[in-house]
Amino acid sequence: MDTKGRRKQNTRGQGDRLREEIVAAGVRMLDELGDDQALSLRAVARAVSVAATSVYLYFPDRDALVLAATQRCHEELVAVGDAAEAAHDRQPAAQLRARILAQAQWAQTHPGLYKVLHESGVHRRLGMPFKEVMVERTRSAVQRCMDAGAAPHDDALTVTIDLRTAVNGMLAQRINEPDLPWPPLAEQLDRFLTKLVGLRL
Amino acid sequence: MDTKGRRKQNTRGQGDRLREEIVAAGVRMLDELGDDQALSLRAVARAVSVAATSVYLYFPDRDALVLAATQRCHEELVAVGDAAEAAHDRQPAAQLRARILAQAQWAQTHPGLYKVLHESGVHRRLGMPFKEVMVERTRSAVQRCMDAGAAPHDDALTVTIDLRTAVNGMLAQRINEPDLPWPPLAEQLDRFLTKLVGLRL
DNA sequence: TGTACATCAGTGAACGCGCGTTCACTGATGTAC
DNA sequence: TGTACATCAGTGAACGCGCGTTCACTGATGTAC
Repeated sequence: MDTKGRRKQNTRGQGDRLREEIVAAGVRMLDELGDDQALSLRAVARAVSVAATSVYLYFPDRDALVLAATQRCHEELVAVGDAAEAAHDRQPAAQLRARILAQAQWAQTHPGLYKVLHESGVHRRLGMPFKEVMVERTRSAVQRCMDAGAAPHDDALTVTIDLRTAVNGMLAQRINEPDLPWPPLAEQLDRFLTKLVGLRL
Repeated sequence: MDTKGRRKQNTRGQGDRLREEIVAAGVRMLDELGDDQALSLRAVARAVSVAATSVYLYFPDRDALVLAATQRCHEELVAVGDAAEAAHDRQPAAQLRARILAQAQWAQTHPGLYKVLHESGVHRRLGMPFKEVMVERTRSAVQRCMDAGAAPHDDALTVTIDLRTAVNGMLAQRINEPDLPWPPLAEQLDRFLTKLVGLRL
């Protein structure tokens, strides 16, 4: 990977810069692997041209490293959704659609990270409480659509879960079974929004 | 696991019996692991109380063993769907619903196998051509619903893919994120059937 | 009926590998006096 | 201004482990003569 750097030690206060590089390399490699179990501490160390033991300067063990990388990329995913939503001020339907679409596109750009976030064993082993943020953001977007009359009134959480279910199913399967004759992503997504949420686009 | 047996060698023509035991143990362990990468040839050999090298009597390498186990459990899944469908002769809507429901229940009973079949790296590494059977069975069930007037006419393959997408999304997420407030499975499934297929139940 | 031999089912030791983690260390940089 | 010392960032060797795979083998069972 980036074999160039990592000769000179960071200067006195800058130790955390290595931590940053390690997390970034972790994220990059998780995207390639698509499976947290496959990420090895030694491989990450190699990627940033540092002794394996140096990783222990910032993480107590491999699990902590994996968790930090996972959390980092979850934050990024949330940010992508928020940014997309912000572009459609005061138009709840467009906001919901933009949020979902942006997340879907992020997932297609980072299939491995998507898999790690949604399918990998990290959940069972470490838990990922930060993921609740995602559900809540979507739920409130759905609620705003209902409040504004852009979608029929219903239990927003149930509808959100149905929507998330279908959308995540779509993304996961496009990644895992790319050979199926998939319809264009935006089309399929709009069908879910109209049929499951009742959204008027 | 089953530490008892495997003292006596199988008698002359019965060598393939060990092959059977190996595949069965492989399936059992894949269900526990939920990840084909985590299945080790040595662990399988241990589970059937046999030398690791004995596995090579029936499989050229680890990948072949994994593929055999995966194929075996896919066959089982198809059979479960077919059996459920057979119980509702000449009622296409009930047949489709029964097929999907049975598969969903199988997935809930064998979450690890579901993950291996749908999410694991086997696809990318080895391909799983036998999986097309599953799509085709569902597509034809959907088609029969349309032909019988139990669902509005539409492109059966597109509808099938939407349905599969939502159902698999539901199953995957119930397994991967069990802490969400999931509605009863049959209810959610019926919503998908009515909203996505237009099925009249 | 006896015996040599082929076949079959399975074994045990050994290989080289990458892994997570530990331990005692090194060498540069800032700080107290 | 000089020097002893603490701190910081990072290293290198070593550990024990489980892995996939190879190789030459063993011992029971059937078959040909």
